Order: sequence, then C-alpha cells, then structure tokens
Amino acid sequence: MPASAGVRRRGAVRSEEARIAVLGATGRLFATQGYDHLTIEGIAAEAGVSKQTIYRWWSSKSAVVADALIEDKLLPDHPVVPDTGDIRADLIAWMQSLIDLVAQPGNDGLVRSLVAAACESPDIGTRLNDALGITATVSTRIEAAVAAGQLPADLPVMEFVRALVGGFVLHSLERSEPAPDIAERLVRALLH
Amino acid sequence: MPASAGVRRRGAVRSEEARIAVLGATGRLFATQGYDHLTIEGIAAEAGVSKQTIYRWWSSKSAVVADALIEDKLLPDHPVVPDTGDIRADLIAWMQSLIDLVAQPGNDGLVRSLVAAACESPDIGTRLNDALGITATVSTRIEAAVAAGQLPADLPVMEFVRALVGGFVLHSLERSEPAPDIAERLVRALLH
DNA sequence: TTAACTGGACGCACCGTTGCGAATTACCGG
DNA sequence: CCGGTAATTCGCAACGGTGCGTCCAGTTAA
Repeated sequence: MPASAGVRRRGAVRSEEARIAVLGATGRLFATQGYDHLTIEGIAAEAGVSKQTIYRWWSSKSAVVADALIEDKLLPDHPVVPDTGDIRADLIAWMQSLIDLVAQPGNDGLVRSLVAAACESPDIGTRLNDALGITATVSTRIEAAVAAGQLPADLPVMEFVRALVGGFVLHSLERSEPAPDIAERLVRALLH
Repeated sequence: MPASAGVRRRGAVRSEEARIAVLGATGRLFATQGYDHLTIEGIAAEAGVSKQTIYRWWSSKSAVVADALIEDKLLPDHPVVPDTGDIRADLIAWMQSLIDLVAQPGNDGLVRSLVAAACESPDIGTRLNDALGITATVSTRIEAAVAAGQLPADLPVMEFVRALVGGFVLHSLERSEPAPDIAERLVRALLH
C-alpha cells in the first residue's frame, strides 16, 4: 500500500536529472543571449535533453523561464535594502546597488529580458516579484519607516514600491547615459 | 540643373503611397494583434506591398513600428493632463483616464505591446516618450505646480514622471484585478 | 537609363506534434 | 519468489507550418 494518499503510479519516474539540466541550461542561455533569443530547441541542445522532454513538462518558453526563476537559476544575488534608520539613505543605497548591478558588463540586457519575459506571461510578472523578493524586502523596509513615523501612516506602500521599481525599470529601458546621481534623484522624486 | 544642391537622382522615386500603406497596415495589425504577433510578411500582405519594399526601407520590425509610432498610426488619442490648479486632483484624473483607456476592450495588451517593443529597440523606448508626449505633457504640468509652490523647487521632475508612469506600467503588467482607487493610491504614493 | 516596384522562390531556424524503440517501474498471475 | 504485462519515461528523428532575410526576374515610372 502506498504511503501517500496519492494514486499509485506505474512506470518510469520523472528524471530529476533532466529537470535540473533544463533549468540550468535555461539560466545559462538566458544570461548569455537574453529572453527573446531563447528557444526551446536551444535549451534542449544545451541541456543534452530531447525537445519532447521539455514539451512534456512545460507548456511554453515562458513556463520554463518562470520555473528557472523560481529555482534561482536566472539571477545573480540581488541586493537587500539596508536599515540604518534613515529611510532616504537606505533607499538611495539600495537603488544605487541595483543600478550598479545592471551596469556590470554582461548584465546589459538583464532588465530588458526580464521585462520582456514579464510582458509575455502573466505568471512571470508575479513570480518575478516573489522570486526576486523585491516587493517583500522593500515594502517591509517602508513599513518600518512608516512605523517609525518617518513616512505618513496612510501611505499606499504597494504603490510606492511599484513607483520606485517602475522608475528604475523605465530608466533602464531608455538606455540613456546614466546620470551619476540618478539613484538619489529617483528616491528624492518620491521622498520630498 | 537641379534646383537643390543634392546630386540629381535618376530613376523612379520612392513611392509615398507604399510608405503610407506600410505604416497604416502596421498600425492596424499592431492594434489587433499586438507587437509580438506582428510579422513583416503580415504587414506586407495587409499593405498590399512586396516584402522587398519593406526590407528596402526598414531594417527590422522594430524600425517599422518606430516609424509608425512617429506618424501617429499606432495609438488612440491619449489624454492630456488637466490644469485646475490642484496638482493632486489633476494627476489623479489623468492617471484614471490612462487606466480607463487600457481597460477598454481591445486595449488589453496595449501597454504590454508597447513595453515589449521598447524592450526590443532602444529607439522605440525614447520615441515612445516623444510620440506619446507623456513626458512633455506631464512634466510641464509638474513644473507649473513647482512654480506655484505646491511642490518643492528642487524636485527632480524627470524622475518624478518616470516613477509615475513606471508605477502605471508595472501595474498594467501585473494584470491583477484593478482596484478602483488605484489611480488615487498611485498619485498619493508620490504626493504625500 | 536608372531606380523602385511586384511576385515568386530560396535556404534557414524554430515551432509544436507525432511515431518509434528502449529503458524503467509497478501490478499480478503462476 | 519470479516472470509477464501494462504504464510511463526517455532519446532520436521526422513532419508540416510559419516567419525570417535574401535573391532574382520582370515591370513600371522618373
């Protein structure tokens, strides 16, 4: 009798090795080529796996990317918001580290790729938030500032975070020359 | 002798008719299918034009889209920021009309398509700003508010606009249930 | 004469699907 | 306990379809 309540399955079991290989290959190709040049056939080749194995378990390119995102195969470590008690300085420092991150060579198209992926699939958009933890880490810091009386109690935290991140995203998409004080200006636009 | 200083060209001249047809077809297909399902072959067929004619004058899909954007073939009329003297109310009204615009049936994927296009081509991102006039119309209103003393004199206007629009974009990408007071909350996140 | 146009064809890449043989794993009757 | 059978996985290979970007031939217009 099966230990679990699930119906007993018959036949070969899913290859964990193949699953890992696919997600790893997706991460590597995503990093080097970006989202839009990512292909199922390319992933299959890189992973040393048959195309059918991918189609059996994932419904689309965006589904694979979403899973790779969850398993942290896609992104380098992302900065967390510091908490020195000075909300403005903390946000500026965090924003600056974000900007430095995407300014590193090899990360040119990172934001672009992530946004493109989010455009294609509703899942990715929401999972991006969860996986990156951006919303979580920033909003807890904001709420702490609200509790400390540094920000008004009725501040719509969710929308504040969205405006902050959205400003960063638009800035990245414009690919303009990065003004050195852009982090400070962006935060000051929100905290005046 | 040619009137202009340019070297006299021989042979047929570029067909303005074909150019207009291409940009018009691009606008129609963009509206109905969105950016990512837009194809050169589809545009050629819709415009009643040979594929070669498109490739002769534009280098890529994004180039065609960028040109269509410039000629105002892509977007419905976009709202302008009112000026009642109350900056907060004006911004909320404007943001609400933006939200209503993309909430209309048929405009579901509009923001998504525009952002996807902006991801693919640097031109489109910057031209989007110019063509929509978003940056211009909002920032003049903001500057008026600054002049009226309703906003601090050292407010980074550019970044303020980016945060506002960016918040709207991220909200659109998430495709979540649109909270009825989202416009008011977004503006309040910036103006507290 | 020269350049732009149409129409059609090409090879290439990738899509998403299907069929096949081989391997793996549970069940079931002897 | 053992061997057969059914179910399910895998890899390999092919299919038709679509769009890409290019090229060529023939026609039309300055």
